[in-house]
Amino acid sequence: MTGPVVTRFAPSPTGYLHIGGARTALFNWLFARGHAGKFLLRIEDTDRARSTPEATQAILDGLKWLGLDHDGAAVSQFERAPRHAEVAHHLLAEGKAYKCFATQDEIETFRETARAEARSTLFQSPWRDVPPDQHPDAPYVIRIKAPRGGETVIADRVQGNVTIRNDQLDDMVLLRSDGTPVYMLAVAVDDHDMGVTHVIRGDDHLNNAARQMMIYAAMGWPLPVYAHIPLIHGPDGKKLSKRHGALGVDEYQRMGYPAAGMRNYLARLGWSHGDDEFFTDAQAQAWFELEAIGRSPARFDFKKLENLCGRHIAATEDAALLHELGEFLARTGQPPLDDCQADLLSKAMYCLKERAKTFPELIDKAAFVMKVRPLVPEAAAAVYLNDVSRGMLRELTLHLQSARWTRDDLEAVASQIAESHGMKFGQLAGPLRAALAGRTTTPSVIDMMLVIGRDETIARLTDAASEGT
RNA sequence: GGCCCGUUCGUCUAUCGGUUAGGACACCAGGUUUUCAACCUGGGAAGAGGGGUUCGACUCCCCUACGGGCUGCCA
Repeated sequence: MTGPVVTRFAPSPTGYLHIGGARTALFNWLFARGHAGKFLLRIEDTDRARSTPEATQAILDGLKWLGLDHDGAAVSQFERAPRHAEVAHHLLAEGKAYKCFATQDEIETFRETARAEARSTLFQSPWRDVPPDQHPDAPYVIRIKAPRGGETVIADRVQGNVTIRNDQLDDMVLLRSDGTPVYMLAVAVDDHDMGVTHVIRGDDHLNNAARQMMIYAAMGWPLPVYAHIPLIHGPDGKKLSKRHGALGVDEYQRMGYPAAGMRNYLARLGWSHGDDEFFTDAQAQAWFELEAIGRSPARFDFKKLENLCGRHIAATEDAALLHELGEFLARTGQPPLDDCQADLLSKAMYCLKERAKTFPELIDKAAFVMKVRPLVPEAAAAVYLNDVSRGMLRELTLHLQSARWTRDDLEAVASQIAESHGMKFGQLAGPLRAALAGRTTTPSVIDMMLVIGRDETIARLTDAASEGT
């Protein structure tokens, strides 16, 4: 293949962008970006009854969230209908296509008898070789003249050479009786006109490739490289449906998975680069190759997604994380962070991001900075607060007035007080945690003190120590 | 029905004729520890079944089973 690489993602706007489509887009994006090529977007909206602007927007939003930026404006396939018709008529004029006047009923009858006689049900039009002067004045479709013998070999980068006998190919319709193009024509023409060099798509299109190749051959166009990737299946191994993980990508965004983690997981699902599991976009782009894509369908595994997401959150810069968190809040209809909260959160981020797999988890761990006094301890935390521990907290408060506010000093002060009561630091951490956060699972107590500062720490300890007395 | 594709631990996968079949997630046990997360150590866990080819098959060929796709004037 010479010249720059051009890939495309071509979804139908008939619903949300599901996870399988997202992965197809990702593979196209990775391949294009890794080869300094272009990644185009085409909306296959020729089915006017099922296509909606909302679905188109959902697809655009989903791609944007995932960070799969496309080059140039999205192409509307519907708007290119005149060009598709032009190609059909060109083929007609060249004698490579013909007008077929068979009615739907005739075709149906043909298929029924063919099936009854255990013959091929592929329709064989009686109009293929009828000269134009014998054509009736009736509605017609334009059919391509499929090759009568031989075979078609799809040189697929993922599936290998797939051979299909040409008698499996019928004279498919190019232009409907209302003059609109069918999908197969539209795809071939658009891919050619857009200069697509690599067609990377779901393997549900593998057989279709042979049909589209007929059009390329009839037009004398050079073929693109094909790569048909296996679909994603549900946890039960069945085709993905709404029942399992076939959620729109917006759902994953709402569940709080970071886009980088999604990209990493999706890329790893069905594609591999040795033992590498956790990688950056730059690495994925550099490593990605069509031949390394697996040939069998993969199942979606939330556990592994979470694991990867956790590692990506931990590896993301604080500022970027805060920004993403803001988008997550907006997306889920939650109030945005005020300046004070954002400030505290960015101070706390270092001890938060290593313990969260998702944004909701991150927010949950951040409860200690988001809450305002007086804290109401949860039941599980309240049990740590008794007369003895309150006494220790009061004592600690005294020392904290003058302590240097550093990790080492705070640790020393807390340890010293615990020891003076014949306890270990760990035993003081419980009540301290209850006082500082009002709950039992939090970042390290020392980190919490460092983040909220001396005044707030002392105030919270005083609150807790005075309760119930 | 016809045609096409697929099948390695529970899951994602490595292996491209010779390995004690490796890694990751998950799980179990132990350790570290200030709760959670993380981390460290160890453990169980796989070539769908049957025939070939070969000195030797997860790997190549055939059959079967199972799963998926296409077979439209849907995309």
